[in-house]
Amino acid sequence: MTDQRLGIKTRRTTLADVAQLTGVSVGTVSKALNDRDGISQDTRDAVLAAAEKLSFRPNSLARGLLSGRTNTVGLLTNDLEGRFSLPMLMGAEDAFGAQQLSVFLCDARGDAIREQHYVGSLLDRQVDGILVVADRANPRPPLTGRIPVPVVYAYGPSSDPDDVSVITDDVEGGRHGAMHLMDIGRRRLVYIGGDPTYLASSQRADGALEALRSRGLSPVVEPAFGSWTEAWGRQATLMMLDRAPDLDGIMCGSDQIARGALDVLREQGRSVPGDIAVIGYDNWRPLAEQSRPQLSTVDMNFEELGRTAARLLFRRLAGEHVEGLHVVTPSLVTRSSTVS
Amino acid sequence: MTDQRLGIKTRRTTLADVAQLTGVSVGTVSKALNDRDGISQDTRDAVLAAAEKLSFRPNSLARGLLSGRTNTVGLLTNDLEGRFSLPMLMGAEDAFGAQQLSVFLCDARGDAIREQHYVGSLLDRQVDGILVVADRANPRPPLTGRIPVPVVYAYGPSSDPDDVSVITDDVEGGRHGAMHLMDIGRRRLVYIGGDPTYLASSQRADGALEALRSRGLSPVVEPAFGSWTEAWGRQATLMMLDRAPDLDGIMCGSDQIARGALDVLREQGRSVPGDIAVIGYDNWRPLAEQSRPQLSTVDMNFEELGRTAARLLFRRLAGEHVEGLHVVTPSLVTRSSTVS
DNA sequence: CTGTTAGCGCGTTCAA
DNA sequence: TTGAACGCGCTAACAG
Repeated sequence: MTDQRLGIKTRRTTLADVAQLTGVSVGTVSKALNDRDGISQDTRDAVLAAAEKLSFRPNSLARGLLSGRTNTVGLLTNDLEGRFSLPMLMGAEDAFGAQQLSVFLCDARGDAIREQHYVGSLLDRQVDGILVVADRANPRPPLTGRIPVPVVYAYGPSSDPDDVSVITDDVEGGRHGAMHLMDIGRRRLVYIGGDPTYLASSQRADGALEALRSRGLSPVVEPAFGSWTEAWGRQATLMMLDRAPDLDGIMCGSDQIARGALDVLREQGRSVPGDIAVIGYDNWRPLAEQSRPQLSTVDMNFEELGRTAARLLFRRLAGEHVEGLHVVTPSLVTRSSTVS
Repeated sequence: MTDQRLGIKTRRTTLADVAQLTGVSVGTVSKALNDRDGISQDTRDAVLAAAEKLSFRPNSLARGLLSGRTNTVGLLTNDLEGRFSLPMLMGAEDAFGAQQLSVFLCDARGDAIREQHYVGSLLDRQVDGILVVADRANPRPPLTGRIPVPVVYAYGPSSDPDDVSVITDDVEGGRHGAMHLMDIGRRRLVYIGGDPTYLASSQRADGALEALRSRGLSPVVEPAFGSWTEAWGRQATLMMLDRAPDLDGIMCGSDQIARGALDVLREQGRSVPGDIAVIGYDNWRPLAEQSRPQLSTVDMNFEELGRTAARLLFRRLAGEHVEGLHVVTPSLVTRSSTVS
């Protein structure tokens, strides 16, 4: 495609072209190509040959106009900076892919007006359904207005419990991490959380504390919350070391925080995991795999989350009624910051 | 939208509905809504009121079928892990947004078969154009087959020079970084590059060396290439320090490499930027802003790249002929790893 | 000024 | 087994 002759508007080949070449009617061609019966083998072959020769491809606009189904969904995200929507898109594509579904991606950038605008635009384009991906686990207000297609919320659930949402279980994730540390024999644990305005922050901590309690333990220093940054991880780790010099395990609300912790520990001459084991949250590869030592962490399984959301959307598209809330369980990824 | 009554198929409101409510014909409604003339003010008002009341929105499938224009483009990427396509999408959305354009996002995952499949699917959906985003700056083979719409390649150019491509100037970026280090008085410089199979690797190094030469300098140690990882950055930095203990500046092929360098320098007791200044490449915020000290680096301006690609696509859509190769110049972001 | 008609490309009736 | 006709929702071309 080296030439740029655009004005020429090389008309796409249509059913009529195939019909003409084959010498039959468009209706017959349609039947032949769609494997409907009531067609002789001979004409079917002739049609297929002609279609092949003209490299005919059906116009899905026309098809959608007629059938009311476009095999198209909208993915409305608020997190294009981030690491949530993309694995989710991959998962959704996996689930959709087999069904020949395409995805409109719109980034609302956290702006409700923009979001509303995109919803309108998606509906104008007759999408069959909408996937809404949040940038945080906090519940969010549902899309407003009359939405004549099914909607599935992912990561951040709709605040309306009747809406269909897929979320991660942050409590379970926190529990997982704590259990792991206790399983490898750690008893003097602390928790460094992220931004306290994030629901994920408190829930992960809650899960961790609950796990400790279940084994008769409690953290040796009160959990601390700050921000999702390495700087906070460093600062909080220093503080924890100061208040509990004999601690033997640090649970972190994110991999960035854990990375800060690891750096401080190394600089303080504490061996990891020998003296102190560290666990993160996110399994954000560039960080978790590049830290020293490599970071054990909790993976929210975003692709699975995306696949689940896509499957739920399918079921709704098929007219099935589905429950409001669906949970994807995180899993533990062990690397050398907890086990050697 | 709390209910899930799907079977009911609440039919979307159409021109005919508005026409009926207003008591005029569909043609009249169409004219009124599209601001065509030949309509009395009274009927126009009545139509607008009715449309508003029924919250009518035109079906863009029907419109596209008729006009041949769908106001839709495909974004074919090979880098959804990464940090290239997303800022690019933002830029493209910015440029498109004003024109009410929507984007189909497809992730080919580096697989030519999958890519071909997606191209077909995009064309079936009658996209007006296609944006191809690579995961590396190396030239790539053009899309194959008859593509009846304009294509613009971004980041990684098409190997066919007549195709329209937007690229970053890695040579200039490398030069920028080197110039900056020399401007702050550094003379004993080394270069640590990334994966040598990436064109970006050699080009950034070339630019840096060229800048040195232009001031009568050459690196105090031969440039070294490895991978785009912190581990390589650490390893290479140790090696450089060993071979040239008195070096006073390190240029890195990526922020990850630079991050590794910073960590080693701190551990070796070298002050940054006091003893040694460090500059990265990418301006990957989570890394560059969280390192100690914060990292000066080269920003490829991906959003600008996306905007440029989108604008070029527009011009092609408008039938304009555009040159094959377009270059976006990177810019320097200074933080405290080079200036205090 | 407004209504009617034709057709965009396709799938699905019905007759033949 | 095939063809002709209709309609999906819309805009453009005419007629009135």
